[in-house]
Amino acid sequence: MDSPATLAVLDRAEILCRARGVRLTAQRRRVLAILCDSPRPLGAYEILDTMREGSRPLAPPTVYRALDFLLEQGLVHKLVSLHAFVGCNHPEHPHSSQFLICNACGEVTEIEDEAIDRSLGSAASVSGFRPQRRVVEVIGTCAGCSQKGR
Amino acid sequence: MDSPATLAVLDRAEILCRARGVRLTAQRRRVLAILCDSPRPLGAYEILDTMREGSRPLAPPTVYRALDFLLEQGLVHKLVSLHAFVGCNHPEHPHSSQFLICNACGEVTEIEDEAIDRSLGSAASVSGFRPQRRVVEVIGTCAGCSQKGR
DNA sequence: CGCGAGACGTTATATTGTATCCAACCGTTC
DNA sequence: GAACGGTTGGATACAATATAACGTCTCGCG
Repeated sequence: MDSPATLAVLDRAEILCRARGVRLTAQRRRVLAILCDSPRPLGAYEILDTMREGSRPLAPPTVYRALDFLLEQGLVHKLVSLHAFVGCNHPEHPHSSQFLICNACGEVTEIEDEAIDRSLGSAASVSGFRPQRRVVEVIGTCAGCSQKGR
Repeated sequence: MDSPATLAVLDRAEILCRARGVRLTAQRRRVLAILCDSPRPLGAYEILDTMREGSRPLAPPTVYRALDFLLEQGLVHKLVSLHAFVGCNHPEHPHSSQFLICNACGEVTEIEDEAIDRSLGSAASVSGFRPQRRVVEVIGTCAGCSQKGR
């Protein structure tokens, strides 16, 4: 386990946390590694099952605490429409992401589209609304799956 | 209960369902009425509690089934980030809505912004992605609450 | 009326997420 | 190095959200 790509993410995460004065502990690192290794989003209990393999039993709060930390640090994202989590591609800068979720293959693509951000922002400001967090999840079929399905 | 506005929604829902050849049964009507009467989104179990008042006991599936129907017909929307439901303002035409959710007062505003729709659509089509359902929820503070908070 | 599909009641259970309390660890200070 | 204080983690229990499964009833239709 822990592909080269995952190791790279872990290294960057380590550096980020150090710079921010927070601790990327073993548990948190493990959760992040599991998420990065997975080709698709994982539920908290799937992460839990993975962590339990060959190790002693763990309880849900352990995973949720690690996830809370990683979410705060922007190292992972939560997909509310799936009740699942994914590692973040580019945690270096804070960002509000958008997700394309394929309901055929389960793949999730994180995009960061200026135009969406801008239109959301201006739609909100019309009503005097001050956005804090944005949830943008588009469910559909990815390019690959919509070709197959035809 | 059942304000004039709610009654109007119920009437329109009745007409819509009749036109579509589906049945707006008593349970479904009741759930829709409860949602329309509420100034803020309600969880399934809050709806359940309301329905139980002064009546015989009901079980969760009853509410979830009614909600599934109403969602299919576009008469209510689900706010995934709140695990809650709201009545729809304009069920006449199918639409993908966006929501502004105030985390101070709990109020939710449904907006229907062309620009957001367009930018989402074009961002998806760049990757060859075919959207089916869109989840757009902006959490923040509404105009009223951000004034008070200052 | 009698039939069939859809709707509903009921029980049980799955899934996701938290509260709480205490023990272990870690870095700091003396 | 020992005492201390804050963060982290373990463990138990539980809350909140949602669904499976199955039998019964009802409604609209022929």
